[in-house]
Amino acid sequence: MIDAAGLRVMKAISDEGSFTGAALALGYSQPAISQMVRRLEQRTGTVLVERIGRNVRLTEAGQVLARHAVAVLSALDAAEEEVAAIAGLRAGRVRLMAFPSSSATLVPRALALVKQRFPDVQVTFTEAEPPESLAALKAGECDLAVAFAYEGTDVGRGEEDMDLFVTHKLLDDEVRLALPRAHPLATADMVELSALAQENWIAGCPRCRGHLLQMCANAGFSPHVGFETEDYVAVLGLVAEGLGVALIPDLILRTAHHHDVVTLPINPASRRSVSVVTTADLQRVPAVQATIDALVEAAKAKPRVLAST
Amino acid sequence: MIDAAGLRVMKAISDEGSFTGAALALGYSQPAISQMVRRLEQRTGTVLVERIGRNVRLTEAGQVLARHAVAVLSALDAAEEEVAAIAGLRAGRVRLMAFPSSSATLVPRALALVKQRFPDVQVTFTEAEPPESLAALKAGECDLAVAFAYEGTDVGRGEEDMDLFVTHKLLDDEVRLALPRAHPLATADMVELSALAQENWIAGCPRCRGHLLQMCANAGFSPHVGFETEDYVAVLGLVAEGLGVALIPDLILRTAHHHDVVTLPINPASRRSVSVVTTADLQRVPAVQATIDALVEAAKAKPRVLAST
DNA sequence: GACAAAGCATAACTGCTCGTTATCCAGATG
DNA sequence: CATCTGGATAACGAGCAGTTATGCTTTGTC
Repeated sequence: MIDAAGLRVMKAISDEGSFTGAALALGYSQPAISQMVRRLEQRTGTVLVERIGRNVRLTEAGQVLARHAVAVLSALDAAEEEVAAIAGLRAGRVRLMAFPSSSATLVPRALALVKQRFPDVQVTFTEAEPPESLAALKAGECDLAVAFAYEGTDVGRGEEDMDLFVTHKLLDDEVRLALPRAHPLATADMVELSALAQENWIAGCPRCRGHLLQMCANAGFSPHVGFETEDYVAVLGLVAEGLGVALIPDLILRTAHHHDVVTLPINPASRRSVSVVTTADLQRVPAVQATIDALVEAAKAKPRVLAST
Repeated sequence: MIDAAGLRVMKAISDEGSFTGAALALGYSQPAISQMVRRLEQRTGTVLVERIGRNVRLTEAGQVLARHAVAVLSALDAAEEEVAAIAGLRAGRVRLMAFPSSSATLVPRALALVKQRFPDVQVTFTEAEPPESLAALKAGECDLAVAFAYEGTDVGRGEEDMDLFVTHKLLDDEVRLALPRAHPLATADMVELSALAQENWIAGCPRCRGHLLQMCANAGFSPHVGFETEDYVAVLGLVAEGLGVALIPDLILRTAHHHDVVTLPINPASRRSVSVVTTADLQRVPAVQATIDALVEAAKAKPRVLAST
């Protein structure tokens, strides 16, 4: 019934004291104000201005509108400003989910980049393995998921949802073999996976375990899995004690070493691809895009420094 | 840039969780919501909703708008309600000016009528003689003026402004002659003005004085004016003491008597016309119209009860 | 007192915004 | 696989909100 434009006009008339003045102040023509007031008057069924001689004066009802205009317009401005702040990266919140081994260096570095460039953008961060993070993304519980997929498979589990999601590849993460330093193969340059058929294996997260089984099957054997843990530090510890061997993504080895563990390339080579995933809609949100950019840069800025030996 | 309708839509989407729900709640069609959101998005340059599968979810910016919508819309509603209250006579203030002798009975009775009918309409009241009250009306310092004009002249002083003002006649007020009870003519039924050429005269307010001089001139003499006072109670006192005779409007005699004063019709008869004056604009204000009605009724309800002896 | 200036109202016109209906497409559901 | 629900799109129509041009009244001035 009554709109913000009308209130703005009433306030301008109240401030300027004339239609012409209000028109000037608002950048309208004088007749525009004239008929605006008339419309308002017939909408509210009330006289809003007295035409007195050649100038005008607000009636009580008109003054009421002019008075309320301040409240309405300032609330409107506040809303507009807040949205503009989000659009202009002067505000905004990005909810990021990433799998544990990415949170060691890649994610912190990206977060630092965002914070440096847009101090007022808040990136919140939760650890989650790819299946959950993608589910959360789909459920709207996060805006960005850093996920990985072993070679051959896509990032979206299996092949579904690949049209729903938008992915940006961050880096390739080589999977290496972790051996106790005392192991006979520890001095080799590269190890054939098939040579490890008799070893005791230590498996990581469920998907990594699946990948291990897959690779071994391709190599013609079924591994003995003696331990399972999602904690790669624990894996290194187990390997160091000679309790088994393990496949460990290089990304983890960049931060977690163990003196008694040697890591080597394996054949056939295996890598996992690390990507950041979002939706087409969310990607158009400036803060989300900025975070993606930061992640891409953080991944590039860190050329693969091998952490073997 | 951003309007109340847009906020209303965003809030409805937030509340209902879907475009269709919002459309239903607001009485729009579903496509209306769809393109409304699109318009808002390209105006703000921001993504406001995520299209996720077959339903939607607000982005951070969208939630910001939905949140602010409450403030804006409630302020708007408050303004609308307040104007509606004025239009519906559930509020409003009328500034009335009336000349002193009308404030004795006519105005109080009218005010009581208004208060009885519309308890929330506030009528403020100031005493003022017609020239000032009309000036105040023109200057916007009052909404309603109760004024009088002696027979022959219009209410608006002279003839000017008669198109600016709107007048409603309230009553005719006969001007009577006040004599000391001991005066030789005190027992007559009616007195010829010309028979009073030698009397000492007591004049009232400036305009009344002017009228007295005019009448006497018409009757062929120039009165000796011994006293002037705007206080008619004082006039009666002076007359009672035999210090002179006076012309007194009947309206005053209804409330102010004096035991030693006799009032009689004079010839040629003289009356003044009492009217309520406002502007065309103000007359369309409900509270003003209601007060006019009350004044008219108060004047009618009081048939001329002569207060002579 | 006539004339110029200032200010509001009105008229006629235009463009675009905002709503409609009809239709299509995708995701959820049994 | 069929169906249903929900959103997007297209096409269209009405009405509103602006514009310019003009007239009228009031006011101030020579």
